[in-house]
Amino acid sequence: MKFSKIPTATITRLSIYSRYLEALSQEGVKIIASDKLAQKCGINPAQIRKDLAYFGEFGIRGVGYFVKELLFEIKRILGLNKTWKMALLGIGNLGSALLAHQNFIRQGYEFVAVFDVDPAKVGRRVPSGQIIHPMEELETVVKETNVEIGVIATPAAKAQMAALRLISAGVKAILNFAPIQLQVPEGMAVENVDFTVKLDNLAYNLTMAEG
Amino acid sequence: MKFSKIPTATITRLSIYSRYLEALSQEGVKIIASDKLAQKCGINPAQIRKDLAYFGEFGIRGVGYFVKELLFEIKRILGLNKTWKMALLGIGNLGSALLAHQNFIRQGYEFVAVFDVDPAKVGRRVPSGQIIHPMEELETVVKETNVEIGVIATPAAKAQMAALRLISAGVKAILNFAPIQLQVPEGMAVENVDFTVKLDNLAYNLTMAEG
DNA sequence: ACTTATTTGTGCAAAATTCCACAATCTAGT
DNA sequence: ACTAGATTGTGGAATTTTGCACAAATAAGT
Repeated sequence: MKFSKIPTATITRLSIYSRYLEALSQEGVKIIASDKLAQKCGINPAQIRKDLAYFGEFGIRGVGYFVKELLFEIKRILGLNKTWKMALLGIGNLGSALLAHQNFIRQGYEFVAVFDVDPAKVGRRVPSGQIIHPMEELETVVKETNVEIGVIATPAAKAQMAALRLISAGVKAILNFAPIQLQVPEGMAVENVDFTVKLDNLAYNLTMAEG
Repeated sequence: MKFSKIPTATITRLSIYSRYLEALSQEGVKIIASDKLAQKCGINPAQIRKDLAYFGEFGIRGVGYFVKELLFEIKRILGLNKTWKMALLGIGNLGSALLAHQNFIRQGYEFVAVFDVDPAKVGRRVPSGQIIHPMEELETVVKETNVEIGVIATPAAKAQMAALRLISAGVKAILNFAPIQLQVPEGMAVENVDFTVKLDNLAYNLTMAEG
């Protein structure tokens, strides 16, 4: 298949496939067919094959896909064949939860630096070992530690400022947990994790269902 | 405009609009044009107008939209003119963070019951006041307190079981924080909050950008 | 070797979504 | 009343995304 712009939805699905393949791999499953994988992921099987077709031919007709091989390829495609260095901004409840989750995060991501504005927190060590830096040090520390992804877990009111600092420090990707649309220059990759929006979707669905 | 199936994306955007309208309302802004709102939300202005057109005519040509009025209408559309009762399953780091966030959640959502499997946690009171129930009591408590939305903040391995319990208790909507695709019967509304998938998207973007 | 049972990869049509462009409508100024 | 300037609401084109349906390819049994 020729080069074409790859849908974001495809990348999102690849990530979901990789999750299942990882599970299958650990269960010792050697081979999986698109139908089976599709069923597990709640996705159309043709969709899976088409998603993969953007990047090459990874299956064997009449057989299916070798789980480990496909997992390896998808990880390579997603760029997970390296460890991404992240900075965490905002060590509140959510930030702490993310740090605690760190061990559970699938291989490939690591918080190398953490920041907060609160002088009471600055200088303390979080349970996972990192020392909390003041925001003022962001640019220096980010550059020193080669942070590639910034994670914003500040209150909404501080999020835009946090984003600006990350940007001026040269970070090109931001994972934003604050319930606000960040204003960023062209070329920045921003992903929002926004459960209030998801809740609103549920509320709408329930409202419609009941009339 | 006639009745037609409303895109999920439209509902998601309505939620985002409502967030800005709330901010504008608090700033005392009376009137907003779709162009301005679009710019703030990073969305095409025609898209906003079309989204709204699914539900009626809320603006005044040559003028724009009355902020408070439009906010009210969107909230009504989304079903936020009531308080939704939620149950939280899993009082770990993430669950605790969600409870702590509770005061910050936009009006309309409330955790009326919380659950955990850990006997050491059961019976204790969380900072926001709720007593942690054992999972066994889920069905009873959910029915007693009229829970409408279940929030799963358990480890991935326990999430499917948690979902099943919620379903059998009659809950029709689930907000799932576990990194797993829940298998649920037709008619259930499930929304996933999945930051590992978002991270993978960022990793892919960065990988592509650098070649 | 041939046949049957699978399952992938993909051309193409269908469906969904986005967005342009403009008529319709409103305000304000003269 | 009329004109100028602004902004909504929307038909429809353009684009994107999905998924059917089938040829191509593989394995296994006879």
